[in-house]
Amino acid sequence: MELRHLRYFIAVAEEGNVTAAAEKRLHTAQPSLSRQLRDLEVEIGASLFTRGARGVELTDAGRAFLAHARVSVREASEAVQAARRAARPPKPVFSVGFLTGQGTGSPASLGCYEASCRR
Amino acid sequence: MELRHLRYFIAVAEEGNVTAAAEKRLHTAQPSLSRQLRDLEVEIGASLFTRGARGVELTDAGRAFLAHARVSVREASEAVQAARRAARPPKPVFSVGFLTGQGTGSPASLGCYEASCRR
DNA sequence: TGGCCTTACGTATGACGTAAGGATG
DNA sequence: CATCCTTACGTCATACGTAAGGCCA
Repeated sequence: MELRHLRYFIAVAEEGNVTAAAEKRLHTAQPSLSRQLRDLEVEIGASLFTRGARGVELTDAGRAFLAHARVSVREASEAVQAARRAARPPKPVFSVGFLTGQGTGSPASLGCYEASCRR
Repeated sequence: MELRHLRYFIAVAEEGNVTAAAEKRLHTAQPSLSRQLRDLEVEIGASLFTRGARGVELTDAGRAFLAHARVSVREASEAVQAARRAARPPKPVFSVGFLTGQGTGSPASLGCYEASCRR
């Protein structure tokens, strides 16, 4: 079982229709999607949908599966986001130095502004 | 990105060693595992490990990724368990009927014991 | 130089698209 | 009979194993 199966399953569960899910959401051929659903059900050992002439409907097992599948897919996506955030280089800082007190007779002194980069 | 990538990554992160993870936990060839890790890093766009002569070590991005990856894999597994539980047929009941009052002169009456099946 | 990771390459598993078939209202 | 799902099949992507190469103590 792979994330692809979960993504496919979720799309079909939400559309209630294999054909529509294939075309509108997954941009794949419908028979291929049907095949993946069947593979998933075989691996689990339970039917996730009841097939009718108007589309598909979730079984009890399908509803139970859906809740966890959504979390799994969301966490996988979160993992990527979190890794990308963590990999960002430390905030760059833009520094500007300047001299004050020029031409006043008193000794010049050094000033500095630092601007942190907004992410 | 598929669950396989997450499972591979977790095994390597926990072993701290690609070779050991391949042989002891994933039962696959080590170069193949290396390749999958690289693919994962490319897709994420960040390094997850620092490679050294003694093995691999997680980067900050790797640690951030690991936490979510574990949840994702666990939920996928939970989804299967939950679906299988929900698909179980309703508890079977074993019923025994019997007649009482036989041979007492009074009319017989029907009794019944039911035993539910322990799961 | 020995352990560990990577690159290179041939093989094969399986995911996909197209076409045809069956079921249901 | 129109809609939707399934089966069948050829093609192609890619995951895997084997072999060779590079890197660092």
